[in-house]
Amino acid sequence: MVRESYHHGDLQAALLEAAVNLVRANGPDHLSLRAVAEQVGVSPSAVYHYFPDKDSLISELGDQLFIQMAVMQREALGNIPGNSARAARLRYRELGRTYFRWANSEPNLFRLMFGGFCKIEKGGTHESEEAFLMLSKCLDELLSTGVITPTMRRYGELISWSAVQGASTLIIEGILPEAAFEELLDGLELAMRGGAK
Amino acid sequence: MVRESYHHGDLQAALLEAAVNLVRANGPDHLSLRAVAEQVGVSPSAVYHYFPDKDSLISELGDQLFIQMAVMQREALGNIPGNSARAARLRYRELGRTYFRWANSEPNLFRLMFGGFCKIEKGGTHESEEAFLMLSKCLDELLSTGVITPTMRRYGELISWSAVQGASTLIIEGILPEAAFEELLDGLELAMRGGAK
DNA sequence: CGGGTATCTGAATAGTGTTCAGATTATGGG
DNA sequence: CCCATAATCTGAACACTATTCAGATACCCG
Repeated sequence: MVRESYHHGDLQAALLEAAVNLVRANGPDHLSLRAVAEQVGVSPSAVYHYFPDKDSLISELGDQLFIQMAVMQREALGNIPGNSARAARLRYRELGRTYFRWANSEPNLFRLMFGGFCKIEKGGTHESEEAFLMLSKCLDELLSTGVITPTMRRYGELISWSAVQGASTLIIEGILPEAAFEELLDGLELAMRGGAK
Repeated sequence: MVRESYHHGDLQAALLEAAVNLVRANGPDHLSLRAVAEQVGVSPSAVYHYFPDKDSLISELGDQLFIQMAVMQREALGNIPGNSARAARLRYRELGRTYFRWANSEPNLFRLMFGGFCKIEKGGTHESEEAFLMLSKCLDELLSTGVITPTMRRYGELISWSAVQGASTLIIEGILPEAAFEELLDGLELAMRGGAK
C-alpha cells in the first residue's frame, strides 16, 4: 500500500486491520509487528505511537473481535422473527450455530480471543457481556413459551455458553469431528427441555 | 544444571521438562528455544537433533500433557470406589472437577493443549481418547444405576466434555467467575437426569 | 507565513529461530 | 586394548524479531 502523504489517515485502524489479516493467516503466535507495519507501509517504530507493545496490539485486536462476534450474533437473531416456541427454538440454535461458524471459519481469530492473548480485565464490563445478554433474552423466550423448565432456565446461560464454547474448541482443534456440533445442539435442546426419558 | 560428560543422559526428556516449566511461567507464546537450551545447559543448536523445529517441540509437549491429564483423571476416579448411584454421581462430578482443576491451576499448559499449538493429526489415535473412554465408562454407570435417562446417555460424552472444556476456558480467561464451575456441574447433572421441572 | 506539535523515520541494541561445518565423545569390531 | 565409525553436541553465522530514541517530516493553528 502506497500512501501519498507523510501522515497516515488513521494508522491505528489500519494497523489493526493488517494485524487481523496476518493473524487469520498465520495464527496469533507467529504475528510479527514488522510484518504488520510493512503491510500498512509504515516503519516498525511507528506502531509504538499507538500501542505500548506487541501484546497490547493483540489484546486490542481481541476486544475488536468480541464486538465483531456480537454483531454477527445480533444479525443471526434478526433473521429469525416471531414469538412462537418454534421461533424461539430456532433462535437458540442459530445463536450457537453462529458462535461455532465463527470459530470454525476463523480458527486463528477464535484462538486469539480465547487463548490468553487478550487480557480481559476482571471487574470491567467486557464486550462478551453483549453475547451473554442475547443468550439470556433467548432463554427467557424459551421459558415463556414453555420450551424449557424453570429449573433449567437457571443454568441456561452457563450450560449453553460453556457447551458451545467447548465444542467449538474441541472441533477446531481436531479432537471432535465437525458433525458433532449439530449433535450437540440436539442434546443441548433435549437437556434444557428437561423431559428426556 | 552442570553436566559432567559431553553427552547428555537423556536430552530429549530434559528439554521437554525445561520447556514445560517455561511455558507454565511465560505462556505457550513467549517460549524461547534458546531459553530452553540454556536451562538444560546445552547449546541452542543441540535442540535440533531431537526436534525439527520449535513448533514440533511444543507439539510434542502437548501430547505429553494430554497423557499427564489422563493420569490425573484416572487417579481421581480411583479415589471414589463403589457401585452405588451416589458413587457414580460423585465420580462424574470429580471427573469434571479434575479437568477444571488442571486448567485452573496451570492455565498456560491448558492453553498450550487447546490453543492450536499442538497439531493433533486427524485419524490417528490421540491421547485425548483416553479421557473420552473414562467419561464413557462413567456415563455407563450413571445409566445402569438409573441416574440418567437412555436418551441423554446418547449425548453424554458430547455435552459433558464440551461444557467442562468450555467452562474451563471461559473461567481461566476471566470471562466467567471461578464459582461458576460447581454451578455448571449442578446444572449438568440436572440436565443429564432429564427430569428437571 | 511561521512556530509548535503530532507523527513518523532510521539506526541501533538485544534477542530470536534455524543451519551447518566441524569438534567432541561414545561405541562396537578387530 | 585400540581404532574407525557413528552419535552427539558446539560455534559461528544468517536472517529475523521486538523495542528504544534522537531526529526528520509534515500538518495545523495563530
